[in-house]
Amino acid sequence: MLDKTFDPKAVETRQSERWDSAEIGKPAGNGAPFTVMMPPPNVTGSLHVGHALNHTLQDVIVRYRRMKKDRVLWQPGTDHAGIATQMIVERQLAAEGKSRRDFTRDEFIERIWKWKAESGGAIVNQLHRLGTSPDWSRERFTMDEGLSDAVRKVFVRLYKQGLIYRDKRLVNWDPKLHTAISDLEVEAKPHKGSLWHLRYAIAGEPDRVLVVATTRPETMLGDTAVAVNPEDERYKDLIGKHAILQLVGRLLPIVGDEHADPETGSGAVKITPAHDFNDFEVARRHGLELINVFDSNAHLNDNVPERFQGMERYAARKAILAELEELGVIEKVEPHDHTLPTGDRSGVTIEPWLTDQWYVDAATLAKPAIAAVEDGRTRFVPVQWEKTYFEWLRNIQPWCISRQLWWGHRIPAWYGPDQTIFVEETETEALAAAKAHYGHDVELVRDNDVLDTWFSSALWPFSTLGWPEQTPELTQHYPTDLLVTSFDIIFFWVARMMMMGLHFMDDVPFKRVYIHALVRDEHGQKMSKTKGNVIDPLVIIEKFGADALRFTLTALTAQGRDIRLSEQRVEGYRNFATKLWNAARFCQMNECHPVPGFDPGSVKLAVNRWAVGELALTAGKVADALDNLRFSEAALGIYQFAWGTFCDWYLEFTKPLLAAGGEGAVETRATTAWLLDQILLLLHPTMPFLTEELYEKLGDRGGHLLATSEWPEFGEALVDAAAKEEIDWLVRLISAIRSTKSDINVSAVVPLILKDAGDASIRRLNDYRGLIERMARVDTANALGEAPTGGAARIALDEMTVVLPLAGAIDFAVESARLNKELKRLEGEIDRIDKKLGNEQFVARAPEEVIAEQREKRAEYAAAADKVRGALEMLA
RNA sequence: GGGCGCGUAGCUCAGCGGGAGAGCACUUCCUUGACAUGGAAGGGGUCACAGGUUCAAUCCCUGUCGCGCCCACCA
Repeated sequence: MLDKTFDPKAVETRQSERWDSAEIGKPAGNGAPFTVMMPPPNVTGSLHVGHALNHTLQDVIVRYRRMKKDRVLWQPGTDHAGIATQMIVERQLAAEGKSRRDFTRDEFIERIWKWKAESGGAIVNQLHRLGTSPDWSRERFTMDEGLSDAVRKVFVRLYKQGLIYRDKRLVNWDPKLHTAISDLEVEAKPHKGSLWHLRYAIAGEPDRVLVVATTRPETMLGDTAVAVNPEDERYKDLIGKHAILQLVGRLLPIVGDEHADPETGSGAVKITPAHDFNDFEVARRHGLELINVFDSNAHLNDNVPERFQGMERYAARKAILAELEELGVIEKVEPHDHTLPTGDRSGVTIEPWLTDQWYVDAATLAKPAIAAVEDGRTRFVPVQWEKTYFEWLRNIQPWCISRQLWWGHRIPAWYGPDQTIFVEETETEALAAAKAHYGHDVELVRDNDVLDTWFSSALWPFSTLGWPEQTPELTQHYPTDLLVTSFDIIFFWVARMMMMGLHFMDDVPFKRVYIHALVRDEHGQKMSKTKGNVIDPLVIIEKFGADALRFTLTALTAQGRDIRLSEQRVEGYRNFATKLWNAARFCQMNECHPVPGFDPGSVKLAVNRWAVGELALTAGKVADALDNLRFSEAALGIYQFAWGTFCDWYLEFTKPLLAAGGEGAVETRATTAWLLDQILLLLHPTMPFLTEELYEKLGDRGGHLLATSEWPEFGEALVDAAAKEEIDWLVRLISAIRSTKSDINVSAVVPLILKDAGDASIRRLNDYRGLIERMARVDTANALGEAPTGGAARIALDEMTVVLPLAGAIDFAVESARLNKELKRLEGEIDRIDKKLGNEQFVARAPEEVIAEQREKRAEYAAAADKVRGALEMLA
C-alpha cells in the first residue's frame, strides 16, 4: 500500500539512482536522432533559478522525445568561464595575502585546475537534483583536450582565411582586470556627472575664444584637435586655425567634421583620439596625432606634463580642474546625466585604450548567419527574437577575442625576432613555418593572451560531438534540433554559434532556438547576487520537491512575458503531486491494477468510453503543445485532466460501479488503472520523480518508465461522440444543481430524499447540500447503465434507497440557472451602454447614428431582460 | 535616439475574434473510508483608456497613458 502522502526526498534520491544506473541519458534505439545542446553553465556557477528553468524546459522536451522513441542526445558540459574563474582563484590568493604575480603562469593555471577539481563540479550535482537527464557520460568541459584542439584548429583556419587578424585600435580596457573586453561585456551605467564649458584661446585671433564642453577634463591632456561642424556659421571661419591648450602648451588644429553637432553643447568638441571611439574616427579622417595619456591602470603616463604623471584618473581630473579654475577659463559647469561604460565583471569604468588585439571579422561571418534565419533554416521561438538577432548581426562590429588573462585557451600565435606572426596549431608547426620564412631556425615567442570564453562556446554544437574528427555522433547529431536559452545570450552565444557552425560545418547548428523568459523576483527585478534577491531552487526543492518546482516553471513558461516566481505557486503544484499520489492510492485500494493488453477501444460503459476519449483528446493536446514549445499549455492541459476530469468526475462517477461489482466493475477497474497509467506517462516529462515512482509501484513492467513505455497517441478513434455527449450532459446537469443554491431547490429536493431515509447521522440542514452532491454522483453513476432521460432516477446511497421524482427539480434548477445567467449578462450589457452614453467624450465625438444605435441596443437588451425576469418569476 | 515587450480577479499570471480563466488569498459549509497538501459552494473583473474595423473585440488596427527591458559614440 502506498503511504498517505508523497515524500519527494526519499523518492528523488532513489529514482535518481535508478536512472543513473540505467543510463537513461544515453542515446538509445533506432529512432530519428533528436539533439539538444545544453548551454554549458560556468564551472564557477551554482544553480540559480534561471538554470532551473532552462534545464527543466530542456528536460521536459528531451524526456518527451525519448517517450516518442527518438534517439535522443542531450549533450551536457561546463564552460571554463575565463574571467569569472580567474577572479575566484585570485580572490582566494588575495585572502592568503598573495597575488597572481607571485606565481608563474603555469603555477597559476595549475592552481585553477586544482580549484576546478575540488569545487568546479558543484553545478553538475545540483542539476542532478532537478532530475535532468542529459547523457552525463558525454560531459565535456570547454578546456578539455578535444575542445581545445577544436579551438586551435578554428583559430588557425580563420586566421589563414583572413577572418582573424591582429589590429591596433581602441578597445574597451578594464583598468581593474587589466584586460580588453568585447563590446558586449560593457554595460552602460547611468551617472550624474558634470559638463564643464571651457574657453580656448585662438592662435592669431586675440579677440576670439572657442568654448568647448567636456565631461572628462582629465582626457584633455591627450587632446590633439577641436572639431566644429563645417556647416556651423559660428565657427566656419575658424577651421584651419588653432586653439591653444594652455595646460600643456599645445596647439590644437581646428577641423571641420560632421561629428560635431551644432545643437549639442557649444557646437565645438575637443578631440581625444586615443581615448574616445568617436574621436578616434575623427582623427582617422583628418590624420590627427594620437596621444595616449593612460597606463593600464588608467593612471596618467609619461606623455603628460610631469606634474600630472602617475595620477589616478579621477585625482587627475581634480588637479586639472583646479588649474583651469586658476587660469580662469571655466565658462560654466552644468550638472549632466549620462552613462558610463562599465565592465560587467569588474564594475569599474571602462577606458577606451589603444592596444594591439586579435579580432574576428564578424561582419563577414554574420552574412550566412543572417541568411540562415531569413530563409528559415533556423527558427526562433517566439519569432520576434529574430528581429533582435538581425538587428545586432546587421550592425556587428569586429569581435575583439584576445584577453590579457592566464586562464583560457592561449592564442596559438608566435612572434619571430622581427615580430613576424606565425599562427599554427602547435609550437613545432610554428617553428617549421618560421624556418621556412627566415631560412633558418629562430627563437619564437608565444602570444601571451588567451581567447574570449565565448570563442570556445561558439564551437560547442560541433566541438562536443568530436569535430574536427568525423565521428558518428557528428554525422548523426549535427545540425541539432533545439537550443533552449534566454535572450540575454542571443548575442554572446547564439549568434556566434550560428556564425561558427555555418562556417565550419556548412550548416546551421540548430533548427530551432527557444528563447525563454528571465526569472525575476517579486518586483520584476533581475535576480542577482549583489541585489540579494535570489531565490535558491535547491531550497525550493528541499521544501516542495523537484517535481513541484519543475511543474511550476513549466506552467509559468508562456511566450512573451518574464516569470515572477512565487513560493505559493510551487506549493499549489506540490498539492497537485499529492492529489495524484492519493488518486493512485485510491486505485490501489480498489484493486484497479493495470491489465496487460488492455484495449481502451473495447470498453462498453458510457462513463468509461467517455473517459478514454477525454484522455485521448488530452494526450493530443499535450503533444501538440510540446511539439510547438507551448510549455504552459502542456502542463496545464495535463493538470486539468488529472485533477479536473479524472479525480473530480471520473473517480466519483465510478465509485458506485466499483461497489456494485460484476462485469461493470471489472471493466471499470481496468479502465481506471489504464487512465492512471496514461496520466503518469503524459505527466512524466514535467514530473519525472512522482510519475516514475507510481509507475514502478503500480505494476510490474520490468523496468523504468522511459524504457518500458511509449508516449500515448490515440488520434480521434477513442472519442465516442455519443458517450461524450451523454456524460458532458451529466456533468453540466450536476454542476447546475450544485450551483443552484436557492432555498426553493434545496428545500424542494431534500425532503424528497429524506422522506423515507430518516438517517439519524444527518443532523444539520447544511448537510443536505453535501448529500445532494453525493447523491447526484451516485445517481448519475447508476444512470450510466441506461441513458439518463431526465425522468425519475434511482438513487442508491449506502443502504438507503430512495426513489424520487427529481426531474421537475432538476429541470427547474437547470432552467433557473440558465435564466439567471442570461439576466446577469443582459444587465451587464445595459450597464455598459449606460456608461458609454454617459461618457462625455463619447457623446461629444461619436457620430449621431452610432449614439442612436447604442440607444436602440439598450432598448433591446432591456426588453430581453424583462422577458427573462418574467420567466424567472413564472418558474418561482 | 531606435527596437521589443507588458498593462486580464486582492496577489502572481494563463488565454483569446463569438460563453471571461488558473494558482494562491478571501467568505460559508463539510472528520462517510484516496486525498484537510482534501471536498463543495460563493464573493470579487467597464480584460489600462479612447477611437476604428467587424454581425460580433479582452483578443485585430490606430492613438493616449503607465511600466519594464534591449540596443546606441552624442561632447
